[in-house]
Amino acid sequence: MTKERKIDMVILGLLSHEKLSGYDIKKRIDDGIRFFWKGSFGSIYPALSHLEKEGFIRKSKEDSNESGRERIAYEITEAGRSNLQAWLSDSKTVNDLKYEVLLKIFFGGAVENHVSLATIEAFEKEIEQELKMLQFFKQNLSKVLHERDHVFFYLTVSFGVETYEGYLRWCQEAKTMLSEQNCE
Amino acid sequence: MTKERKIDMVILGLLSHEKLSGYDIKKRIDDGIRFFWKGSFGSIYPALSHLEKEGFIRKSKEDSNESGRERIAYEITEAGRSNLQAWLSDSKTVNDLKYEVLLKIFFGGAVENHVSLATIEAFEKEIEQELKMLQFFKQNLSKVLHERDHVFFYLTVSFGVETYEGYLRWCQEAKTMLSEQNCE
DNA sequence: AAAGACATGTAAAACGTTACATGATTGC
DNA sequence: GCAATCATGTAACGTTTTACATGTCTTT
Repeated sequence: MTKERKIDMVILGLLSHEKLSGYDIKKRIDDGIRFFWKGSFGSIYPALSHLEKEGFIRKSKEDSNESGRERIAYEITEAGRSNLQAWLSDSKTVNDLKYEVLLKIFFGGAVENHVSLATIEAFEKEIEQELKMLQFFKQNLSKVLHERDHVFFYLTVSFGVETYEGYLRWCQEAKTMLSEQNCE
Repeated sequence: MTKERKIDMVILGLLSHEKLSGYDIKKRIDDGIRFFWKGSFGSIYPALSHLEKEGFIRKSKEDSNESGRERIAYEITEAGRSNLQAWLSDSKTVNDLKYEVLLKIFFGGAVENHVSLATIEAFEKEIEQELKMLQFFKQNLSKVLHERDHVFFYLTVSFGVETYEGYLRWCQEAKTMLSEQNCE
């Protein structure tokens, strides 16, 4: 269909549930999907402009300026929904992962082991924090799975929990191997 | 130190082990670290040029044109090694993950469940393939852990195995949830 | 003879982040 | 009154991918 910039699909996906402003979209991304996707204002606002030009979204009138505060909410059009569905119907996915932490471990031969151990420990701490939040979300969502939309949110959170727990197991293994090696 | 482009660090890291040409570097990336980092010729060759200008690498003379086939091998300099070590010594890591598959699941509410199921199954098949290879690598590497450098390679492969196994467990859960929901 | 691997490099395009610029409203 | 949050948007910058351009060598 279109050039299929991914941020476009994120916006279309979010708008398929509710009317949102650019600012709202940024928050939805940060709060809900930040562990597997990111987006900045610098990409969101231009995307909204051209999605509107292409007819996939439109400005919603209703919630206009009661207050003097500027706010432009968008809603998805039928064409936009078709576009979203076409993208969803292609089962091929590109998953682009950049783990700087693995890069640093991979090249750990160039430094002493305690340097790599510090890198692992910093990673571990970060993951422990995030995992707590994901587990909290997961527990809350597991109570409301009768609502169809919640199932999809639950599954992405569950993915996060599964991989983050794997990260932590790996951290244990890596710490053990690198500290044992020190003693030999 | 420098602007610290990540591809620079990848190149420096690879050259810290052995002399390599741009073409070799591309292969090392594709063969060894592709599941957590990528790099194209279009980024490698320009990076080699400026790394040389900055004095972090130099052209190695020895293996010059015995054959008519052009080949420029680079080796790391002391300055380059310091630069690499400085980067490794910063334990903060930026891990940038983009899972299009999760995006498609997250927005699955806009399509019928069989569409999302197909996406999961395609992902699962891909992961199963890659996991086999990772497990093969891991087994071979586990026999040569007495060599220090192998430990770091082993750990990155082990990370891959851990996360890929997690992906497959998640695929099972997701398939079950989405197909049960169909029957209600 | 052809295909595929080896080998280097450039140019255009796409994409995204960061920082900047601006201003209103809300809560303490 | 001040800080935080709400809110939109642009411009500069940097990075990376893709495609192109070119040519050699090895294996079948």
